[in-house]
Amino acid sequence: MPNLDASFSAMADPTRRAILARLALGETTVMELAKPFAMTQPAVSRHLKVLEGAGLIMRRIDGARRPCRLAPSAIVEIDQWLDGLRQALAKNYDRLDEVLAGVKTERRKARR
Amino acid sequence: MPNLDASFSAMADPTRRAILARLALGETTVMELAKPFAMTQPAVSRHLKVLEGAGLIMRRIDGARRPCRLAPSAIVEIDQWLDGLRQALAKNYDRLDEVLAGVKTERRKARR
DNA sequence: TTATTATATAAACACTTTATTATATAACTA
DNA sequence: TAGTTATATAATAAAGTGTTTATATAATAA
Repeated sequence: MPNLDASFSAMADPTRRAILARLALGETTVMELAKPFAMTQPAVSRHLKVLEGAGLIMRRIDGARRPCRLAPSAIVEIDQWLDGLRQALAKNYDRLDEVLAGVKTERRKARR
Repeated sequence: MPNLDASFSAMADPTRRAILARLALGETTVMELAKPFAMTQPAVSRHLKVLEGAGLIMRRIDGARRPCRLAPSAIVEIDQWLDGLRQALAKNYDRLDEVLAGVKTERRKARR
């Protein structure tokens, strides 16, 4: 489990999530990513560095441009980690059903 | 999209992920959650507050204890948000396949 | 070559987060 | 009732984050 810290905290920032959402539409450059935000280009470059460090995006070199696109690895890791919680929640629901069933039985007993 | 900020940044801390992993085994008290950590009880209480604020855990009252358990809502939200990225990645893979297929075709053309 | 474009890096600063110690409160126990 | 246990809150210090401005570098255009 390499960088769950990095992946989750990269996702914790709304600007970075917006960048990821934009990249979900396809590869694009830093300047184009920066456009929608009320923020300077260096700020966006830093966010991209965070996303790259977390393994959420990759960059290639195209002349003076560094087009970015989504990378799968970090998302796969996050998914895998969340699986444990999902399963636990599913089990807890089952147990809750059991408890509710038990309560009914108890009531019936008490009423008898 | 209510508190993705809160959910993701709650998950970004390794202590908090360890607490969630412990809670995946079942409900437990603050003191028992605190035991495995080289950290004071108030520090753990604060982490629990963060997790509760993010909707990742719930607490009930049992005398002087406040047993905690996993809550489903935040995890569902995170999952839903990640779905967009998962789908985009799947599409990108498809496109990559197309590109690779295209390259082969090009080569064949060029060689012709 | 010079000017411009695309991007990165560094210094500085405000703001937030995480931890600690000290203390408060409510619930048990003797 | 007094002492102990379980937990929360407040003040505070240390570390981390996000932003800006200023500047650097490499690629492109004129």
